[in-house]
Amino acid sequence: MASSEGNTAAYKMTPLDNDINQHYQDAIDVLQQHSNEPYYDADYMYYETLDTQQPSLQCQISCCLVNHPSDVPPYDWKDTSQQTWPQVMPDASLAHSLQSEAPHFYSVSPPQKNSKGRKKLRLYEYLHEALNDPNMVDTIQWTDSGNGTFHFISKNKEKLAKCWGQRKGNRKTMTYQKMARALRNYSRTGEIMKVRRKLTYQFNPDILHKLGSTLGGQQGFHTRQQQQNQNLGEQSYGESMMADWSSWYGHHQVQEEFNLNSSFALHSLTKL
DNA sequence: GCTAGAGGGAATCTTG
DNA sequence: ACAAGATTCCCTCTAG
Repeated sequence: MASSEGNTAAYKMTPLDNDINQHYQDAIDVLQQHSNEPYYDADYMYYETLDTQQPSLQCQISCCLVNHPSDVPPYDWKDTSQQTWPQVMPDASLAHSLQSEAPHFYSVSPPQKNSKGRKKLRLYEYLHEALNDPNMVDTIQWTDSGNGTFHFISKNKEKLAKCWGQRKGNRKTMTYQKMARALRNYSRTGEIMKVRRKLTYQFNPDILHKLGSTLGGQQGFHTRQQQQNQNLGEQSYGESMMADWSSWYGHHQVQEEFNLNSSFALHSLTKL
C-alpha cells in the first residue's frame, strides 16, 4: 500500500523510543491515578450519567449549564482545514511533562445535537471535553496540554469510545477502532494529527485555541496554559501560541523529530 | 504465529 | 437533494 509506505517512513521509531515512551506513559497513568484531586470548577454544574444499564460503563460526561450565546458564530472549520499544519509536534516536549498534570476544568458547551442552527457535537470537541473531565481521566489524558497532545488509556479506551457512541446516540456500540477511524479522518483536515506514539494524538493548535477560547469566556485557556507552563518550567508561549508555534517547536525539536515533521508536512501537502 | 495499534478504502448513515 | 461528518466494515501492515 502506497500510503502505508509513506507513513512507515514518517513514524519510524526506534525500539528504544518505544520503550521509553511506553514506560513514560505507564508512569503518567500511575501518577494520574494517584493524583486525582477532587477539584471542581464552579462551572461544572452537574454530571450526566450515561448508560445506566451498563454498570461497568458508568461513564459520566460532565455537562455544563453555562449559557452559550446563540449569537456566537460557528467556527470556521473550513478555514481551519485550509490552513496547512506543517509543524506537527512530535514528542519533543514529552520529557518535560513527566509530572502528572492536574486536569484543569472548565465548562464546555453542551452538545448542540439537533438544536436548530447549531453544529453537531464533533468528535474532537467531545475529546477535548473529556480531556478536561475529571471523570474521564482514566480513559483519556493530556500528555501535554500545552501543545495539545493527549493519549488514550489503553485499558479504558473502549469505555471512552462507548461514551462517545452513546453521546451520539449511535445504534451500535462505538469501539476504539471505529473512533480511531474517525480520528484518522481528522488527519486529512488537520484538526487532529497522530503522534508517533501509541494511542497518542495531537490537536491542531488552531483548534485547541478555538476550543479554549470558547470556554464560557472565563479566564481562558491561555491563562491556564501560561500558568501550567510556568509550573512546568517551560517556555511560556500562551498568547502567541499560534504565532509562535513554529518557533516554539524549533526551540524543542531534535533532528530526528525535525525529519519527522518534514515527513508530516510532505505527507499533508501531498494529500491536499 | 498472535495481538494491539495504526492506516486507509469504501459504503452507508445522519444531519443541517 | 446535497454535502459534510461520522459510522461501519474490512483489509493490510508493523512492532512487540
